[in-house]
Amino acid sequence: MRKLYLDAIALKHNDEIIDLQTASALGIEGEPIELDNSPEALEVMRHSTAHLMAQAIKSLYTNAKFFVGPVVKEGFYYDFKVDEEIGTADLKKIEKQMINLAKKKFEIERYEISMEEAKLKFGNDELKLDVLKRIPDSKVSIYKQGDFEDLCRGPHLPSVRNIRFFKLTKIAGAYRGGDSKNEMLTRIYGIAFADKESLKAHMTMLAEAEKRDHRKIGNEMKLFTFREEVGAGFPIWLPAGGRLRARLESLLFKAHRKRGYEPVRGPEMLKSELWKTSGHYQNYGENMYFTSIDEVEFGVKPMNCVGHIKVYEDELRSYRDLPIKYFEYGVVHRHEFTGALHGLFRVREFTQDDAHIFCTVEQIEEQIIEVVDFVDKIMTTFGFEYKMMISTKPEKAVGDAIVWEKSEAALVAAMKANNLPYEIDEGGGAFYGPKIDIKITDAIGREWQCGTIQLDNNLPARFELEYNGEENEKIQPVMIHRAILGSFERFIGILTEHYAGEFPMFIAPTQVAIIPIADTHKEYAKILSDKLIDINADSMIYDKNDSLNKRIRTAEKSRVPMLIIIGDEEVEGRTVAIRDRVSREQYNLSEEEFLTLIQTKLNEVNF
RNA sequence: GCUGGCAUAGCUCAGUUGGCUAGAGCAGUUGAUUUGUAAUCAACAGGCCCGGGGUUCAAAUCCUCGUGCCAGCACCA
Repeated sequence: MRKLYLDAIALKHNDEIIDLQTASALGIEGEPIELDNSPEALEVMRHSTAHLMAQAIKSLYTNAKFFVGPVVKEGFYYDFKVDEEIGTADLKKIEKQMINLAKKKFEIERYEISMEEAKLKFGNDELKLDVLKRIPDSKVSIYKQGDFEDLCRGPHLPSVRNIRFFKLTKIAGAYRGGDSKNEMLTRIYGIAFADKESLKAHMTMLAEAEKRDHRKIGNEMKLFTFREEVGAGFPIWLPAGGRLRARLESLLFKAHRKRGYEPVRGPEMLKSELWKTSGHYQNYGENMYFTSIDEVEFGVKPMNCVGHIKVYEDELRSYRDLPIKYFEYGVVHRHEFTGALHGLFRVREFTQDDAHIFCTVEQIEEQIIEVVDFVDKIMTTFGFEYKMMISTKPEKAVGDAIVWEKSEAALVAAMKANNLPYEIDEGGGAFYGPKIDIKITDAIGREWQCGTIQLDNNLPARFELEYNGEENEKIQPVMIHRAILGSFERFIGILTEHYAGEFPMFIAPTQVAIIPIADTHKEYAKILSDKLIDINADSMIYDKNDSLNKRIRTAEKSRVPMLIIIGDEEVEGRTVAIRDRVSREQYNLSEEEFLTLIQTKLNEVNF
């Protein structure tokens, strides 16, 4: 006797989602999956919604040909090709058609055909033939709803009637098969839920996310700007952004000094010969900026390693000197594709918090652990979650295989020996060595690669670096490249979204907004402002000829963490009336208590 | 780089099928007001309508080539 699954839309069998069509064909039983917002139900539903979209597109554009339409983290999409041009305006039309089709309550049927039959069936559909090429099986399944059918692995809903709460969100181009050598198809993204409320909540969440976009907040808070006449990807730091950045830089400077790093600085551009030695010329040249003067070609640095190598080479080194750690807020230039540029997240000129550790093979592990600990201190301070990923040898790489293997093994060993969780990203390494990437999750749940720890045996070999060992023999040091923020630009962009511009006191562009009630209180405001500078706190005096209420409003909207208001009482008693934006409290403190409070808040952060 | 879209005042945006002197709010300046916890009132100023080139009696509006921006792809700190 076969079980009846009344409310089920699919089954869970051995941790696999099996749709009812497949289950009944193969006689599989399992746990019922009901139509709700569980990950399993959403996967099935979104997949079927993608098919419904394809059906709608096919009915509107009869020449449409379809590639693949998977379920992804943010919903689903379908890649396809039509003769007509489709734009954002057409999404509504397609949505409407989807609703019409869903009302027809087509059953979704499944049948199997052999690979040969499939190739015949889709003989004049080059996209389907491409899909078929990627399938190793001898049999494929077809899903059919009404007069629309599609090659698909499933799983699907029993009927299109269950698709009600969905939205098409984006339209864009995508390379066929994710390969930029292929032609570009049209891709439409969408989202679907089991109920109206969830869909609404999702759309609200997206709108909220948009509000904390660092480009929007950066503009509002006057942190940075870009100008057409300056060039794409070249950020301009405005005073408020400059102050924020300076705070970050100075906190980080101290943290490096405590860990034994020496500040150094290499030139902005170096002779191309050096980039040939390092391998950047051959491997990275298309992304570099070059200039020729007096018939000598120079390359603007895309990385700081070569400069630091030259610092290392300045003296003969002994094993007693190691590890040697150099750091630099290194300004680098990389010619990114125009389409890759994105606010502060992807720019063409940026400053890395870069460092290079020259050490012995034996020191690798402890050095990596120290860096990981450094990373942890910083990320925890900002309240970021992060994960580590070991990236191995990429296609384009220098150095021989054995060196690569050894380096990769060293990274894995360091992680294992210290019980640190990690994932592997095959082929994601830098061209000169494998790396551990630190990926942090931002406020909207997007992952960003910031910090990176790269093990490098190649550059020391190419530059013939050495140190004297105990027996006075020449030994090649290992070089560890590392950045923790990655770049100030990207990191500040992420911080902005993370805090939605409500920066905590220790990093905020302005610590205190001072609001004198009347002109007679301006003098005291200035005295307080100066005292704040003495304890390394920045303030802004809101003394414009506006009403008190207006100035409080303006100060509140500027996202300064603390407002103080001073009038006759305060001037007379040498106190301040505090309005704390973070705790949303109002209270009074003596001038001394107030300054101590600010100082404490600034000093409590130490990487 | 690729596909699609967009570009009007410092910012956010109006501007009809091509047609009079291109508008508003905020911000700015000036004046009045001197305020006790989220918008006082008034006046003024502010524009090569992204830049070349073209079509037209006439272009912010149409075409074209750039530049920049947005979404996604591909690439990446």
